Amino acid sequence: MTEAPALAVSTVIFTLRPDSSGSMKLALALVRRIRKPFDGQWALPGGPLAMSEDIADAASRNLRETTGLQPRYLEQLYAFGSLDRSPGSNEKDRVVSIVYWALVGSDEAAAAIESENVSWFWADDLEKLAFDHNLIVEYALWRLRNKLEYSRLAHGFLGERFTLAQLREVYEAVLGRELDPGNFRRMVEANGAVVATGERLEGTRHRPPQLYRYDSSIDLTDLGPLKISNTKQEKKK
Amino acid sequence: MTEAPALAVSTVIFTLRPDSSGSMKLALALVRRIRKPFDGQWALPGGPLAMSEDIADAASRNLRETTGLQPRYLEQLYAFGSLDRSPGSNEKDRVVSIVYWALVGSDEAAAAIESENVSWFWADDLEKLAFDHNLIVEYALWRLRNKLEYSRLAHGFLGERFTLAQLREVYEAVLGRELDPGNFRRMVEANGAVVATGERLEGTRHRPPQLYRYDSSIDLTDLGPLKISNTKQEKKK
DNA sequence: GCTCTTAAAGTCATTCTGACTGTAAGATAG
DNA sequence: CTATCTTACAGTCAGAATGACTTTAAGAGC
Repeated sequence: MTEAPALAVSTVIFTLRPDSSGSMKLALALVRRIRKPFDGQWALPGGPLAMSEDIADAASRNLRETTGLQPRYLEQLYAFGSLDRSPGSNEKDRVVSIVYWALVGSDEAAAAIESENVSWFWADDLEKLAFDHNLIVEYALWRLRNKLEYSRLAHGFLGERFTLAQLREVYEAVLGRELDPGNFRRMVEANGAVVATGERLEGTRHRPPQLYRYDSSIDLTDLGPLKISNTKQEKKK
Repeated sequence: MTEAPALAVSTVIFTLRPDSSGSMKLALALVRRIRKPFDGQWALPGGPLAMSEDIADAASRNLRETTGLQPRYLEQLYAFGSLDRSPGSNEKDRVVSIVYWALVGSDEAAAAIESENVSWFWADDLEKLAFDHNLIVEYALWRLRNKLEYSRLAHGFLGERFTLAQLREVYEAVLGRELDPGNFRRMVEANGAVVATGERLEGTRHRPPQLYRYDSSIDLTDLGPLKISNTKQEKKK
């Protein structure tokens, strides 16, 4: 058998974290490279695909290994394989990366591993990353923002029960703009994916809001025919 | 270096062809397998990725090699890599396939290579294909139908100049349902991607329709941040 | 001339969307 | 205990978008 490009799996791990003023902002997990090329620069977590490991499992594993967390949502993004991904490296080092993107709950993310070499970064204000990882992140952001509007992705950031204000906060953080509370409520109620639990969130300094949850009978993640094969990974939990 | 899964590139090649009654239907190109596994069954064209070949170039090449044609549109679909893609084969044979989907003009498709082992099949009525290729085709179809609505994909099936009726025929063939001519016209005109040329199509047995073309200043293919890297391949033409 | 066919323009009711107003239900300050 | 603050939640209104349909235009063929 002749030489072939190496195969790696990387993951763009998104979460929501409160910024200094307390409002939620979109963040992603990066690891510092400790070898050439791009030694010392920040990069997406990833590694080679093992011979008998499913691709999504590999993504899930490298998410767990870097952050210690389980993804709430995981989807394949794109396979990057340009010849010039690692400039200056020699042709024999060519790597094709299959990139996944994942969502982790903002409550859990607070408990994630952080160290000298693993850290969260604001998604909208990134330095120059290793390889073509800036382009990859940009594309992942674009997909996240697009999909948010026609699926129930926001669930990936939230707990089981949440108020509409919290749900709206997720949308605002991801889309990067404010939404009208009234119109947002109307949109969510018309969509039907979210149902009231009857409980209310107490302890606020104002009228107590209704708690909602996602209707588990609907699982509109909009993967089309891949829905079945992708939910296989769910069973393992 | 340890053993790694092999990397292959396959392509779902779509075109529109007139059926027995003369109306356009969506078709795709398949090749017959001449080795195990699945010897004799039909499959998507594809092959291994060479060490120094760009992935999109490989897809483009295997499109050319099977049909003799150039793609009008080419986009990455998904990387398929389940462990059970080739049941009965041994673990050492594991292959991860990066699949592209392509559109070729219906005029050109008529001149494509066809043989005992290469042929067009109606997209909505496929027999059992080799490997997981039925799932792949299903997903490609789903993506094609979704993207058609918010981009100018239909251009991939048409010549430079076309009537709105021809454009509508493309939409009807891909979506599999009839569209109201008046509302379709309004939608297309509002969208603005298409402009009248001033010429008319003569020789019909009725009022001669206006000829339109796509506005080349707008290239809404909706790849987000990947637009730039993907149009690189355009330059080569 | 008459008829057939499709092009192209226009109508109408319904739904969707964004901006906005009004009332409800708590907490807190005085 | 009342006034005020804040957010929840309900409702209004105008304009845009959408689907179903009607009308008129411009050819060909008879």
